[in-house]
Amino acid sequence: MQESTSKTKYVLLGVLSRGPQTGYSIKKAIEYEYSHFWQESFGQIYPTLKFLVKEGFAESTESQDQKNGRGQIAYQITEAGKIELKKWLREAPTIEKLRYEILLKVSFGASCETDAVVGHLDEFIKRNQLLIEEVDGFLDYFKRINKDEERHIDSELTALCGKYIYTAMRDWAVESKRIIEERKVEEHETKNS
Amino acid sequence: MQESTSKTKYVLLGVLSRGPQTGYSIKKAIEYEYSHFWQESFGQIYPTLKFLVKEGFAESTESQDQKNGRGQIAYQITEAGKIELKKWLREAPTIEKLRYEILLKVSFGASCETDAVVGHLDEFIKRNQLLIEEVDGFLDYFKRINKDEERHIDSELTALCGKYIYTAMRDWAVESKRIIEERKVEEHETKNS
DNA sequence: GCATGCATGTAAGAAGTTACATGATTGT
DNA sequence: ACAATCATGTAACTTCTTACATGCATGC
Repeated sequence: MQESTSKTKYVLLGVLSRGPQTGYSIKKAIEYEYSHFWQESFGQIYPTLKFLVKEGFAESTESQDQKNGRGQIAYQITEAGKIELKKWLREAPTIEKLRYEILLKVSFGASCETDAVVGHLDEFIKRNQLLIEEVDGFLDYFKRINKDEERHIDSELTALCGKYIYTAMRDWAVESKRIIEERKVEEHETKNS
Repeated sequence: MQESTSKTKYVLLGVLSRGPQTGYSIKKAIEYEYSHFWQESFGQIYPTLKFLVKEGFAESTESQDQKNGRGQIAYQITEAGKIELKKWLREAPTIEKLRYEILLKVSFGASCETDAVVGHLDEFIKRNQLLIEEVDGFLDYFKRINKDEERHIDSELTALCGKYIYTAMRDWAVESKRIIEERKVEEHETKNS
């Protein structure tokens, strides 16, 4: 894990930098705040937490005294952990490798019925529309609480990213659908002329 | 590979559905047309091509007689391969799991200097701007040739996807930068009052 | 009594990247 | 002479997901 390219380590440090958490609550936090743009599984989280302790980037406190279920292990970031996180934050982010399966299906669409592709696009548009509305709800909420309490900038920026990306995907799908249906008409006209 | 979730198999079938190709030229084709939204390495391509032949989805033709380098192996899709591809195209695409590292860095930005984060955003804006211009070039080209030859709809849709996504990312970064710098000023004012 | 949520963890495997080996041809 | 391009392939490795095991508490 020394020279790995995995970011799990830094994501955990980032979440822990806001306050102590258990492995379980870290998972929930990532799901809640980042799920659309980042994901981590327990299979990654628990071993990485142990690694962080081993390297001195975090400390663990076991406690059996709570009401719910078995004993839990709370982790908190150390000074060394904060330095390690800061070091990573200063480095230029790597260029992301995106994979849009729907783009492939639309692109290879000539090999199946137009209706199937259009159906996928319709579903895609619907899904992105829902996500946009969901994110708008968040953004409204942030706008309201920002007046009183301190701003939750990190969550706001994540939600904003969602808004832009989902809108882009929706609009792309709408225009793609238009282009595909336009071609269908063109082909029909060619046949009948 | 029977019940795998890997899409490599279908991507290769999709590319082969347009005409016979060698493993090498398939790689080039994917790089050229999809690189921003899909990628495959030789380590995936060559074994999968052999698998496709084994399953009867493709046929291979070896030839030693060409000028360049060692003998090459041309693959072409079979009827069974076309059916397999069509079957996949009809299925609903899986929901993509996106990972934006820059979002994490921006989100955890409170743990390092504001300038570092702003610098990342500036780089990101610049890069997306260049990509938008690149994609615009493609789209112009398509617009021109569409009048004469038959439309290259698949490439057009991919380029369009690029245009929307890169624009969204650029605009998100611009607004994020604004929000971050706004907060910096707010904090300054709080200190001085 | 049973599902769900809280909570930690491991093992197996799938998926994907990187580095390497080989080798001919073409252009500088 | 050397770098680049064409061309095929494998092995090692990293990364990540999935499935499983365990077990208490709470609500239906």
